[in-house]
Amino acid sequence: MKLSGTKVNIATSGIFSFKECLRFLDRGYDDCLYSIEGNRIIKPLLIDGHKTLLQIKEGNHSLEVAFLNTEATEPGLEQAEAFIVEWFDLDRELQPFYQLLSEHSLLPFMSREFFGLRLMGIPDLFEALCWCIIGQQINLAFAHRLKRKLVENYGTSINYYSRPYYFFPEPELLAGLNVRDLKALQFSRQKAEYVIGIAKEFAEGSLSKASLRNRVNRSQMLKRLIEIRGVGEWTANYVLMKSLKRMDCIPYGDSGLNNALSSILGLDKKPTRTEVETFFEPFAGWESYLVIYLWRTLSSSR
DNA sequence: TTCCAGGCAGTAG
DNA sequence: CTACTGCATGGA
Repeated sequence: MKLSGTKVNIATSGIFSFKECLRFLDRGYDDCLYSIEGNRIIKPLLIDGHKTLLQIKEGNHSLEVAFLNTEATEPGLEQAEAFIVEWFDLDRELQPFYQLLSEHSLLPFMSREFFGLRLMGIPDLFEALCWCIIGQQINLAFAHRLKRKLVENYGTSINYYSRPYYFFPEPELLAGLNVRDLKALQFSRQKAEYVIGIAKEFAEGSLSKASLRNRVNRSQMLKRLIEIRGVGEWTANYVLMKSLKRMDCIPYGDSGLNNALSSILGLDKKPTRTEVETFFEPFAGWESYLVIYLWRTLSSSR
């Protein structure tokens, strides 16, 4: 890491494409928790409780990160770097995964067409869980609209050039809401109950990223997550993949995953669970990345 | 009109 | 154990 004023450069060695990552972030859903302006990303991030706006641009085999709205301290820059490394999964060496793609009968196209795509994470576990609840069983466009309403009503924000940038709401705040507050935002009664219940667990300290990470293996982590009302197998796997960056997760039942597999395998209906398991078998230890690359086949330009 | 979206819990048999 | 149902909304 190089420090210079309010900037930091993060090296991106190996299989990495800023364009592919940017393309994922800007795939047409109007996310309210970051903004894409040309070739740069603007991401609000709380650093030691301080509202910070990060600007991320592509550098020379690196990401150039700048603080837009505030003076950067050295610990602040280190926290910003840690967040971005996690967000873009920069510590991962993808060569073994690309080797598996190249050995597969149907998938070598992925390493060419999606070269450098990373598993873009959701480092905040509370945000990841809420996002899953919101996204369950509705189309993604509507899910993004619901998330925006939640964030704009209950999150804090910071203004920069007279435009607001939002932070995801704190669990302590959402824990105090009534179901009708969220129903007013077009949440279903169940989704409102689930989000408030999860917020309470975080607010009380009975659930945290650290406590989940302390579990000895994947099945213990899944077990803890599925105890939560509103969290099933799909959500638990999605969260382990996107927030804890586990590499061995398959969100069974995911409609996008089913559609991608049906298309690639030429099935006329959705694959059975056994068919999914069989397809993923050669990718042991890289299941999460295969999921990301299968989802990538669903978006327009190939 | 009906069906289905990046599911899940509750209930009945 | 499996099968079925309601949930909110909107686009196909």
